Amino acid sequence: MEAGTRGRNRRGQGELLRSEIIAATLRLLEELGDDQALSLRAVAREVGIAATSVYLHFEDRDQLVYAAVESFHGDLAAAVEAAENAHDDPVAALTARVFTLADRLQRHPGLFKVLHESTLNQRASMPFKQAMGEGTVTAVQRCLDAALIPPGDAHELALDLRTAVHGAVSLRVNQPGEPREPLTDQLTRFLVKLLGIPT
Amino acid sequence: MEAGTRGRNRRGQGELLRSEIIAATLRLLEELGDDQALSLRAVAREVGIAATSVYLHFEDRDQLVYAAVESFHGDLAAAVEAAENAHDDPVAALTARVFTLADRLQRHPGLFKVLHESTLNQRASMPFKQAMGEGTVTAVQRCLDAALIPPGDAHELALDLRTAVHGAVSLRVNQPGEPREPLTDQLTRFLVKLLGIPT
DNA sequence: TGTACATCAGTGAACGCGCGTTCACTGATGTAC
DNA sequence: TGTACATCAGTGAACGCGCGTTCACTGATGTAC
Repeated sequence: MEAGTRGRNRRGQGELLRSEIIAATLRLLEELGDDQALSLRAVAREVGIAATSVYLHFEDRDQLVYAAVESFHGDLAAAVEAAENAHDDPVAALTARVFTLADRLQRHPGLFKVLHESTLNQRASMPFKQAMGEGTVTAVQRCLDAALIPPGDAHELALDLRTAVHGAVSLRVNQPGEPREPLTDQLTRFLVKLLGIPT
Repeated sequence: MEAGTRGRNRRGQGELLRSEIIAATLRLLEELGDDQALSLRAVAREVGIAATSVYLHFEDRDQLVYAAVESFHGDLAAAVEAAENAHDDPVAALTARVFTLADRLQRHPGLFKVLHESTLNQRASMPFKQAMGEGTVTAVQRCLDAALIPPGDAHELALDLRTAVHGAVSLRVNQPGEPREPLTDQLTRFLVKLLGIPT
């Protein structure tokens, strides 16, 4: 309804609003931790525009949520890849990968829930998530190739590792009250016990 | 609004409606996988009563959801305890415990989400969940006492096991489309690698 | 045995609210002449 | 340099909907006398 204090963008700069809307959506999703609870009208309020203005850039509420989640995942993937590439040693690279991913997710509990636990998973396929899983398999395979960990199947080892890491983040995100050891302590044990990384 | 085909209960049998409402709530929560998405009016429709009749037995929508979740958790805990008690050998008992818990949760994906991943966790404390965690610690301790697994800290071992199991169920529940090996295969690896159970 | 009545089990209308989406619109700004 | 006009960026009213909750109520049934 009533517009906020925000002025109109200059001609040709209409796309600026799009990123403002995405940013506001991410803030609200982080707060809510649930894509179904997000309302398009709340996003408009957060940005300071009329609810109908959202339709200038997104077909409907679902497309908006999807675009926001995809954007978050893109940042995440970039951070993980950068952390991994900062190390030559395969074990160090894999460790950096896992630590960075888990840490970033733990720092964005609401978005973690939207990305991995919301009903969006049932309602839309999110193909961009697949690359993240494959990256872990590759990282594990490099450790195997360099004989830095005991022989095994890269897919199975990566699956078990990802499963345990997912569980660690999920428990922390969903029961934030519980006292916990630092996340990396537990992740280190998983790397040692599940992959056989030497201590 | 309009009542269903369901007749009124006899005098003194008013509590029967309470359990019908709980059962309907559990059916809907299982479908929705999200406590916030459940509406009191949908529950009334499912039972075939007026929406206002729910207030005869529950203070408000939140109390209804809480009661339903507590009921589900009670059944779960009973099943897990029964499975565990069916074995004398501590390792067999622990294995039965973990398999039963994971299997039941996997078979009720919607209720798993409500119990462990919904915002209900933030809005209400669910003290009954604590006993389940303590049961696992005890089961692990028994294995340690009998020297059936390598020495270690029961709390830490139980935490890591629970974390990994939670991750396994969560991934399956949230990505039901993915092809997966049988759950018990993965759980067996976790028991072997995280606790050192001999193969 | 009959009947008045209290109680129990449940109803239905109504309230105000926030929602997603549609529609016709407004007014500033850049551009063609 | 001035001006008509197309386009762009965004608005505001309105729609129908389902929601949680409140309120006063109904009518069958068991019980006291």
